[in-house]
Amino acid sequence: MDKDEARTSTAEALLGVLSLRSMSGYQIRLQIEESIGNFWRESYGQIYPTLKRLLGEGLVRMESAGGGRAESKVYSLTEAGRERLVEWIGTPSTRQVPRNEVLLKLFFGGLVAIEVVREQIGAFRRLHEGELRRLTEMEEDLTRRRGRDARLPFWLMTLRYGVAESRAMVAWADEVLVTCEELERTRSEAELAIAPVDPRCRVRMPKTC
Amino acid sequence: MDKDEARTSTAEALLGVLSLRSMSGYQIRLQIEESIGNFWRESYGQIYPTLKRLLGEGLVRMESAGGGRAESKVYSLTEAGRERLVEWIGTPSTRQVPRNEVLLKLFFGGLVAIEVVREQIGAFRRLHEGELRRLTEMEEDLTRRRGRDARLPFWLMTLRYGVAESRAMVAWADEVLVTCEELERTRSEAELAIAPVDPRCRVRMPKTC
DNA sequence: TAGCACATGTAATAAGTTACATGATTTT
DNA sequence: AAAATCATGTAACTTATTACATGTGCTA
Repeated sequence: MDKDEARTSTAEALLGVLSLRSMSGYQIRLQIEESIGNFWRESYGQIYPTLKRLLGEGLVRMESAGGGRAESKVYSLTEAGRERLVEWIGTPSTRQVPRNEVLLKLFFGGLVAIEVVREQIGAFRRLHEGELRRLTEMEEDLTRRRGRDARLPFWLMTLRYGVAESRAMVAWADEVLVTCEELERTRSEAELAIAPVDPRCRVRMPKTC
Repeated sequence: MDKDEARTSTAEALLGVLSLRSMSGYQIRLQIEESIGNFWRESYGQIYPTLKRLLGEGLVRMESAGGGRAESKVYSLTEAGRERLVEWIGTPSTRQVPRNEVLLKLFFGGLVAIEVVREQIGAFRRLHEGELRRLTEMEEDLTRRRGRDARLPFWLMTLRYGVAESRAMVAWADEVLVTCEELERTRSEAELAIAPVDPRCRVRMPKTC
C-alpha cells in the first residue's frame, strides 16, 4: 500500500479545455460537459479553487472581462501550462478498479428470484442501448459540424470508445439473460423432481408448502 | 442538481460477503479482494466503521472469537441483514460517469507527436490483453474449484463482464492504432506538399526549416 | 417585473485511502 | 530471534459533490 503520488487529473482537464480556447470558470464547466462529458466531469467546487491554484503556479493567466452579461474572469493557457499539459499526456496512465454496482448485485444474484436479476440486467441493457444511440448521433453531429477541424479524429476516437464499450455491454447483457433463462429452466426442473408429477396435487397443497 | 439520496453501497458489499460466510473484518477484506475484487474494493478505513454501524442497526451480529491466531470479532448476517441485502439487489442501479484518464489524454492527443498517443494506447491495449488472460484463467480456475456451487453461474457472469469489456477495449485500441497510422500518413503527405518535391533539396535546407 | 442565463465563490458534507499504532500467534 | 500473518482500529488527508449566497444583465 504505497502512496506513490497518485493525484487526480482535475488540473490537467482544465488545462486541456483551456487549450481549446480561453474561457471563464463557468464556461469551462459547460465546455467540459459538451466535449469530454462522456468520460469526465468537474463541479464548480473543483473548478474555481483549481483555477486559483493554476494561476499561482503560472500555468494559466487571467484577464478580467466585463463585456458579457456579468463580470467574468477569462483564463488562458500560458506557455508553461501548455508544456505541462503536453508532458502529462505522455505520462503513463494508472487505472484503478472502478466500482460497479450492477456487478455487485449480480454476484449475489443467487439470493433473489431470477426475475429480479433479469430486471436489473434488462435495465442495464436498455441503458447501454440508449448510450449506443446517443453516441452514434453525437458522432454524426460532430462530423457534420466540425468536419474540418484537425482535432476531430481524436474526438471521434473517444466517442468510438463509448460505442465499443456499450456494444460489448449489450452483448454481455444478452448473454446473461440467456443464462438466466437456463437457470430458470434448471430450477423448475429441480422443482418438478421434488413436486409430484400430477399438477393437480399442487393445488391441494397446504400454504406451508 | 438534486441530491436524491445517492449513498454508496459499501454497507451492502459487506452484507453481501457476509452472506457467503461469517467473517472477521480482516477476512472481509481478503474475501472482497478474491471474490468481487475485479469490480469492488474496500479499505479497512471503511470496513471497520461500517461494521460498527451495521451492528448498531441490527443488520449483522457479532461474536468474539479467540480460536485463531489473534483475538477476532466474527460477524454474521442477521435475518434483517439478509432482508436488507435482498431488497437492495432489486433496487434500480444508478450509474455515474466514471472518469477515464486515457480518454482525457486521447482527446487532447492533437497537441503531441503521434507516437506519444500510440504509446499511450499501446499500454492500454497491453493492459487489457493481460486482463483478458487473467480473467480467462480465473474463469477456468473457478469452474474447476467450485463446479458444484449453485452460485457459480452468477460469479461466472461477473467474470464474463470483464472478458467482454477487455475484448472490446483491445479491439478499440487496434482501431485507434490504425487511425494513428492514417494520421501519420496524412501528416507526412501534408509535409511533402509543403516541402519541395525533390527529396535531395531537404538535405540542403537550413535548420530553421 | 419575473425569470433565466451568466458568473464567482465557499461551507458543509460525504466518501474513501493511507499510514500509523498496537498486539497476538505462527512460521522460518 | 526475526519475519510474516492475523487482527482491530483511528487520525490525517484528499477528493469531490451539493447547496447555498450573491450579483448582473438580458429576455419574455
